[in-house]
Amino acid sequence: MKLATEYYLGTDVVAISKSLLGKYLFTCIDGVITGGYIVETEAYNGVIDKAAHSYGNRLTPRTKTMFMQGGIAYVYLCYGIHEMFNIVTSIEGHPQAILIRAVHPTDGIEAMQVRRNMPVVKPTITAGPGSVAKALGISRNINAISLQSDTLWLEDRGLNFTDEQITTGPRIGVDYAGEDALLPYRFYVKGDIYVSKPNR
DNA sequence: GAGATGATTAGCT
DNA sequence: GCTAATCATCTCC
Repeated sequence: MKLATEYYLGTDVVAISKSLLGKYLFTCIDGVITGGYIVETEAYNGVIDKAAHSYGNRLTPRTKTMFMQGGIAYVYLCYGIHEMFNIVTSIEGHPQAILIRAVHPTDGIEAMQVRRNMPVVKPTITAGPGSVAKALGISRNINAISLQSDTLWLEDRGLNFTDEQITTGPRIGVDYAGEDALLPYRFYVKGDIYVSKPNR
């Protein structure tokens, strides 16, 4: 059921980002399984993408995870508050990653409510990258973990979206990246209530 | 060792 | 719509 390692080794991170829509993402943290299917992603394309941490082959203790072989998690802290969960793709030495911006929850919703301190389920429970990580219990201590592990994995359950259901557009929150901020590297499922930003 | 800053969110106006 | 919250990481001394 888990997606094979080969799935993550492709070098076209943009194509993989699109194909991730409808794939199921699960975590098992503290013995509780939580997850759902992915409805929003963004591609970060290696050394030539000004919006990516790895732009210009920048290799630091933080970004070295992106340079590893695909099929692992890249988790980091942003704005001092929010953890972000990414999927690393491509072969070793090619720093590509896909930011998971929104998930449509299917399993362990009560556990997510506890983690999010949200007594009533609202779409914002897993809308936005910081929210997804918190709801699924993802933190920096699982940075670089394998997606074949029993803590964090993806599944293909046969859910697929057509091109008519998928919208492509520029990424969110990367205005500092100049012209690269305009690249159509964001993909989301049209009309899904768990998608974070503009949704039409 | 110090200073600047961000792949954001929630809450208030 | 606007802004505070909050700290690991990176960049220069």
